[in-house]
Amino acid sequence: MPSIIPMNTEFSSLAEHAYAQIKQKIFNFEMMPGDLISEGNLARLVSVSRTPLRQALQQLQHGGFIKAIPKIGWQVAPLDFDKLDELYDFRILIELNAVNALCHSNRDDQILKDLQKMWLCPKSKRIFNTLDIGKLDEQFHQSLVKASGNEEMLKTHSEITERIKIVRRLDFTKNDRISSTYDEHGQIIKAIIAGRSAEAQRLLKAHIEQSKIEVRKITLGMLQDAKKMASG
Amino acid sequence: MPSIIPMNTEFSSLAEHAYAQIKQKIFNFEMMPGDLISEGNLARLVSVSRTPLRQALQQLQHGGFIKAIPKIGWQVAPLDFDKLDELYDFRILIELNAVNALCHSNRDDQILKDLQKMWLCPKSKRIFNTLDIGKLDEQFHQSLVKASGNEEMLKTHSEITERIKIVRRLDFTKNDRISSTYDEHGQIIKAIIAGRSAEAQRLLKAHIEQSKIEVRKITLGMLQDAKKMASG
DNA sequence: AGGGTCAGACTTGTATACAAGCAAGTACAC
DNA sequence: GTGTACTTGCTTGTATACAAGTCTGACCCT
Repeated sequence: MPSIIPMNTEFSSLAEHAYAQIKQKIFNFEMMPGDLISEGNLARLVSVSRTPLRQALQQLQHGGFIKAIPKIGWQVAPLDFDKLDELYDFRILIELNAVNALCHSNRDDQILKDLQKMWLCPKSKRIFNTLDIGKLDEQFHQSLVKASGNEEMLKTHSEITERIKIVRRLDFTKNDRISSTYDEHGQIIKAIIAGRSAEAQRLLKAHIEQSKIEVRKITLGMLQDAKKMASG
Repeated sequence: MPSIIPMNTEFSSLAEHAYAQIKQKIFNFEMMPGDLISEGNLARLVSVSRTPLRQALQQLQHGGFIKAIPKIGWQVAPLDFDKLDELYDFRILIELNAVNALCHSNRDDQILKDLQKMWLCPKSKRIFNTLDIGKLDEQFHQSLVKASGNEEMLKTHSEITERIKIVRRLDFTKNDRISSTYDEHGQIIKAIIAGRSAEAQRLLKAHIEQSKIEVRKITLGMLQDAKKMASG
């Protein structure tokens, strides 16, 4: 049953289209962690046939968003806080390495200057929009890894970030978290530019650990609320 | 065209079967880096239809073994020494972290004892078979990461190892490399058990960097030779 | 002889038909 | 009432038909 509705031309293949659409549904909590779903239903839901759908499902599975249960069906990956801890630790490892590399290289990098302009701005220019700040925070951390120059690490780091994102968004709902994010990012950049590797690493680690702790506080109730917010 | 030859019952699905078979062909240099191949031909070659084949190809692509060239076909990933360097650096990062964690945890772990038994054995009991020593070396490094307890890091580390393997095998053809592998592994374990983290890390890093350097010496000619050896 | 155009033999992307297996619910026997 | 076997519908796994795009090479026109 091919879609009559013209599909989003942003995607070159139906598989990509399906991938994006399903991920969206997971992120919007239209599909809740633990939900079971069959290929047939999902194919109808995103208006593609099973062939490109399965391609998308495979990608999603490798990204850790869904799990295949052989001969049974597919399941939206359940929330697993221990796994999230592992992902956070992995992320810390990669970012600390990146910061260390940055501190010991020439620190005139354009990327550093951009970060400085962004995060060491006057308090009056700070952004307090929940969605925007989430993206900017991601960009900050990704930039550090990117500047370290190892594409493989960057790729893994991006995958980790993407996987953590589902719950992490719930962390930027309070203004004080946003303020402290600005403060902490600023301090980290200052330390990097000054070449103080140990200090930069200590600050960065504390910064990410904080996020890790916040995520632990997330409850199923918050997911329900987020679902309502997304759909309403 | 379903296969008449009974397939290897080790695999539960034709997709897995195809995956293993193609990887084998890449490892045996039956398919050389840079080779272009179409789905149709490959499907005939491994005796499955295009559906499970494409599933296998996707997996292989994510593992970095092949590349999709849109609307054109598939290509066996060309040898890219810069990429290999990156992979080695990533591997070093993960293993150093693991060693550090091990040194600061209780070091009565059974894994450590097994490693000790394996690598600190009398010289008379050492194994000099090229294939075996490659596997054992892999196990050594994997065990370290496994003992650190982070499954996500372990998964990534395994993927990296698998990707490096193609060229790394060519490194164990000389007996002196095998001897020094024994020596170096032994020293590393001693340092870990003694809790000397800095020393263990230094030794491990040097050990892996050595492998990295050796890989740089690999030439296309060696691949040709390896191909002959595998097929003959 | 040289250049342009068209045909055909490829390629991948997609939809779908069919087979095989599992699970749940029902009806029947005890 | 309880246990067991069967049926029915749904699931994934696989093969294949078809659509759409691309490259190549030959042939014709100039």
